[in-house]
Amino acid sequence: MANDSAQASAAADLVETLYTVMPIVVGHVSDRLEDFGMTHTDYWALRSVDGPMPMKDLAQCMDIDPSYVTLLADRLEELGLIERQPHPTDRRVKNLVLTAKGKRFKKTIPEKIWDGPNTFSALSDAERNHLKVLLAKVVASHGDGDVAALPESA
Amino acid sequence: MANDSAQASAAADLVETLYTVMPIVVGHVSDRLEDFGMTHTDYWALRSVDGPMPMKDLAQCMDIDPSYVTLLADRLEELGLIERQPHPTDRRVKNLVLTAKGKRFKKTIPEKIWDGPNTFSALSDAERNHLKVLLAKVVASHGDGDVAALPESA
DNA sequence: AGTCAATAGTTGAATTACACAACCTTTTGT
DNA sequence: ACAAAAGGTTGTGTAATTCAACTATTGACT
Repeated sequence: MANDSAQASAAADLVETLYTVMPIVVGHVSDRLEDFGMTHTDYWALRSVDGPMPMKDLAQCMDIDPSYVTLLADRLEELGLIERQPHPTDRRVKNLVLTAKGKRFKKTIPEKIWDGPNTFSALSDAERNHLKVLLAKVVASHGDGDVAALPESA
Repeated sequence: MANDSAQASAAADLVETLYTVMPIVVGHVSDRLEDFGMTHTDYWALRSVDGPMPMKDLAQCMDIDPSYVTLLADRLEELGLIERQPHPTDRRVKNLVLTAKGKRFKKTIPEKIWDGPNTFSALSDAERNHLKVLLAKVVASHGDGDVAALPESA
């Protein structure tokens, strides 16, 4: 890391590219998800739900207001993908759990979104992975608790 | 096509990380820009303006509604960073141009945003650059018109 | 030249994605 | 037992953005 000015300029440069990529990706994802009547925020929420999870926890791990979790949960419940279950000991808490349909959906959706030629087709497997590793490094360095909140994938 | 399923899963995986990085970056940028009374969309617009540019073109290159360009231009003009100039031949058109202040701002802002420890400090210069190159590759492939729509002929 | 359709930009209404504050229920601490 | 805190919901507000309607200008065809 030579001089600050060059670093700042490189970061700005990088971010420009990032800002260009993002709408492309979000657009693609949104398009595909639209067929299932869900937004990419819904999907992001669904992604975070796995075992029984108090709504509060979802709010925390998505870093959104609890009231918005209510809305997301409503929508996902409407779609039959999750359920609100009473917490076994604390009657204030509602646990979000995947329904059978939800589990099936969650398992198949990545392929439905990313099957065939897509945004990342131009990258080789190695490049895709490298890209992910670099991004993950950024996330990790930012570090606080929200990284740990992400469930492990495969 | 080696195995689509693995590729899809890798893409999904990558996008998860991307979705995690983005709020961090946007948050950082927004924070810094707030001091100048502008949103990161304003900045993104400013970034696109250089020579005299019809508002229509800005709408097109930012892929947003023309009416929204009016608003963005209003804000940037309010800040004294750009100006609406009459088009030399077509009186319907208003050309957006940087003011002197705008030029200065545009030149110094990257450093103001990315100076000091930031989101990308964890990456080395080489890594930052590599990250950019990979992202640029994604952008380029998308820009090639309908690459995404073509079947994998190779 | 005269009319008519298309274009650039603006304005105002509608939409969407959220956050915030107020509220009810249940739990916890003393 | 009672005050305070926590989980969730509802209602309200705001910011970002699109859509539709309007004005001024231009280009196209006769």
